[in-house]
Amino acid sequence: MRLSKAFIPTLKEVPSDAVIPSHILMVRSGMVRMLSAGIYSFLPLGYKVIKKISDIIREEMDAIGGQEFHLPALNPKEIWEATNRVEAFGDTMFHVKNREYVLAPTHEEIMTYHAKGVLKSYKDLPQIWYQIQTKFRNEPRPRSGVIRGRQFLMKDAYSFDASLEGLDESYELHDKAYRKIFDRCGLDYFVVGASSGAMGGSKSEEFMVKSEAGEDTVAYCSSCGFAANVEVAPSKIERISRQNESKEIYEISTPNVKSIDELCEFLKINERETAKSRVYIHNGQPVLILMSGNDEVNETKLGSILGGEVRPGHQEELKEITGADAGSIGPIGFKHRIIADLRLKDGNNLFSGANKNDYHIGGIDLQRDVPNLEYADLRIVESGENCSNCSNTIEVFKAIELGHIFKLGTKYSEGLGAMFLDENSKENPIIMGSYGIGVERVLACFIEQNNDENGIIWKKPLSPFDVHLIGLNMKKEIVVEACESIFNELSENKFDVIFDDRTNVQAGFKFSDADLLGMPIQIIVGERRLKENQVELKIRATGERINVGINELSSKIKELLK
RNA sequence: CGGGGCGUAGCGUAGUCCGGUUAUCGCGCCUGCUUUGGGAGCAGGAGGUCGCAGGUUCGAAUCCUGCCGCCCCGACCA
Repeated sequence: MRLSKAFIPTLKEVPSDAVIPSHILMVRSGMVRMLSAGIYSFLPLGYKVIKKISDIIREEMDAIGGQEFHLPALNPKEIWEATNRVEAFGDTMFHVKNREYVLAPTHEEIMTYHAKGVLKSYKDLPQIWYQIQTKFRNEPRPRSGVIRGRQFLMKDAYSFDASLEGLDESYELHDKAYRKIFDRCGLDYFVVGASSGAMGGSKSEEFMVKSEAGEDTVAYCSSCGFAANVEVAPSKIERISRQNESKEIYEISTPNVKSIDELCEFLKINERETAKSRVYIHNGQPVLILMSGNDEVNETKLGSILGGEVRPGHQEELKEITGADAGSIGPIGFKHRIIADLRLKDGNNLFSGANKNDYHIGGIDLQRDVPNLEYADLRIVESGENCSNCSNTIEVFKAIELGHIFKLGTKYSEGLGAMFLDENSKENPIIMGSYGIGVERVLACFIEQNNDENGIIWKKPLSPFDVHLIGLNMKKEIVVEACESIFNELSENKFDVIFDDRTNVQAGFKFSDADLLGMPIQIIVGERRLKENQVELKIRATGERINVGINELSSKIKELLK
């Protein structure tokens, strides 16, 4: 491809509405343009990468026996009502105004519809069906460029099995295929396992990539691979130490001391000597939660321990319940249920609020002074503490979900009546699995992980071109001739070359564009080197420059692109 | 949906508080000449419903009302 004829509108300046690196670079490199919030057009360069990702996905899906479908995005609403998902999706589903159609946000229903009455016998199973197509979701807040859009490309696959064992096998196949796909794409990812509970099946795994732009926060241990959403990640932190002697309880005047930090400063004590109080309302009843120092309450953990409805108490409620405002609340004299985080287990000589504004209490012994105290793991896990699985250090960071595999069970087959006959002529609902990959997210995540201040840094598998050929001064006959012959030779050797043959652009401009577009190898053709029958190779990733004789170019490039 | 910010040429922006010549600047674009290994120089030129609608005023990018769009934080997220 000649750059002089290509539609690759690069931008020198950062577009005002892009914030994260992948979004900025995708726009600057001319891969995408926004049409409306969360709706992007893929320009030729961007679409080229999308096709490469899709091809990798296709190859790996086909390798596990997947069969590709092409399904309508426009669906009769009726089908979605059969599984009650029009209501479940609510405003997230796009509705067509002048006919009873919806725009498909995913395709469980449609695949199941096609399975119904056709996959009739256990002999017809298993099946793996997939598609790579556009989905529509009316996201309330699209963000981060292509990462959360109202219209996006998704590979979704569905497995159909006759038994739970069969489902396990299909699931394992996808698990392996997904690892191959993300490995081949060159992504640094990790897998978060979770038990999805309700739906008959149990297991589910999310394939994630660390990123500041992520919408989930996860705890990850690089030494054992343990990963969990921070909402459920167990805390295995060392308990505070119990001192030999418990002091008596005593009240301290602490004017204007509210936060734990202020308390520590005021009393010249360590944060581990304090117990922070948080009041929650559980099914209408107050519950006091005690945390060590500044540890944060994990409300998801709290919710699953308590069950029912849990919310933080309002300011006015706190005063009414405890007699004090937030900042002066404590366990001594609190008349309702109290649960302390495990880190505080059996602690003594602790400081906490006195349930009287501007007063704290010291010398608290949880064993002695707080009868009926319950303990639970309630902390939000923090970076640097021990992994609950292997005791090495855990890291907490934000991450983007790239793919999700899970065992669906029979929800959709039952809803739509997709039944098969087993060996005993007994009718059963087909057991399904569902497996998704956000195709644009693969692209965005790759760029998030592979860029520098100058632009994108492609690796061979996803790179839109293998080589960026730069003719420095295209008004010099010698440069033009050399470039043309290199371009031809590389093309004949099946390298995909983008050739900057522009005559009206300065050298510096070409270099910057090449770095921005980020092909793995740049071939720089200038008069200087040509006189010695050489050209310069620049490795985008390292910035390394190598002078190579023109006759050994192809073999050198072959070697570098391995 | 709550909070914050923004909307001026293809892109990035000044001007808006405090209304007043022909709406600022840079990049990009067009023409010519020069230049050619890290985003060139000179000269000339094209390009605008100042988001939209209504209002106030002799006069509105600027003030008022309503609407639309975009970004960020939060809520939400199969």
